[in-house]
Amino acid sequence: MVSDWTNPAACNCLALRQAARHVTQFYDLFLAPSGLRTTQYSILARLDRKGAMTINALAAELVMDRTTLGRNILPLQRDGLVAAGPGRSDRRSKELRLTAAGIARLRAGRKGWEEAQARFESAFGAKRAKKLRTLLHTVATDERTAAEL
Amino acid sequence: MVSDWTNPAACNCLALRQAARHVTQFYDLFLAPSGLRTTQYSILARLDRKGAMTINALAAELVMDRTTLGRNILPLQRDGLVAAGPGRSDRRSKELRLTAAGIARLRAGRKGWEEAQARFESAFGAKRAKKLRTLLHTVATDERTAAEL
DNA sequence: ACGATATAGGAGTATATACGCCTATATCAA
DNA sequence: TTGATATAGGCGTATATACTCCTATATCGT
Repeated sequence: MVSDWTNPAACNCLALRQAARHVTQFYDLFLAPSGLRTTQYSILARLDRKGAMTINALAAELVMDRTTLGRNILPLQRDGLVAAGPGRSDRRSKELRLTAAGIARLRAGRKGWEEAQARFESAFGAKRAKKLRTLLHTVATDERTAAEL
Repeated sequence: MVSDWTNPAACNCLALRQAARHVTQFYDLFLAPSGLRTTQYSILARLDRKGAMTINALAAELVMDRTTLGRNILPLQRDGLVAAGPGRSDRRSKELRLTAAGIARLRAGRKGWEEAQARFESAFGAKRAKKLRTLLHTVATDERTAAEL
């Protein structure tokens, strides 16, 4: 299939982006009542689970560019959901942590996430969803697909 | 696994977005010499394959929001790669078409896309990639996961 | 013909993404 | 100590994404 470049369905990147757009809108729909986007929910959830951490560390965990995370936390800081303090041993770094309001907002968003997740798994199949997540996780963390190739 | 909400790896949406970010950066790396982003390449490629079409039709094909596509074509129009003319039978619509420069640019980007695609498939496995694309296509087009649920 | 409704697309706004460049701080070597 | 190098993060810029509201045109029922 050397000439497959004319077949749109053959592009792994396009397939990923289309699916990500579609599913993001779906999850955003159920998160909307809490006033959170999926990206924001994932940031709050990770901070809740792992505790305070620096921008670089959090960006790495979320497979997100450092500068992207830097922009993404701005609305969260503005709304008082996340606070930034100086790093303990490294004065260059900032430690991000959830505020009480952030914890409350996360709890508010959890209901929406759970419903979106349940509906997705119901429509797509829990088994297939698990297989998909496994493949996606491999893609997102496989160093061989990184720039060093 | 009712309390799986604390497990980041369990979120289908997060897994999709992380993988999309990672792979987009990878494809962008190889497309960069042509001056195209993956989104732009996919727009040009679809116009080349399907011929002139309206914003709404193209957006539906690309699983992209109508207004998003409207913004995305602006840099392409500015650079003279895509031209917009009036719709033939409907004066409300605009017909998008590739210009000669757009065709040339698409050809320039094709080499980068082919290399990115080949390296991805080599690292991830052609068989696994095909399975992944099948799952993603189902996700992106499954009406059951849309808002109407 | 005409009024109600539907559709095509633009504008305003906000967030998401990431590259390149910059400053500040840290670390390491001589 | 001190100069070279590495790392943490901000800023400018540009594209990507999508919601809401808006105007213009089309279509359909009467």
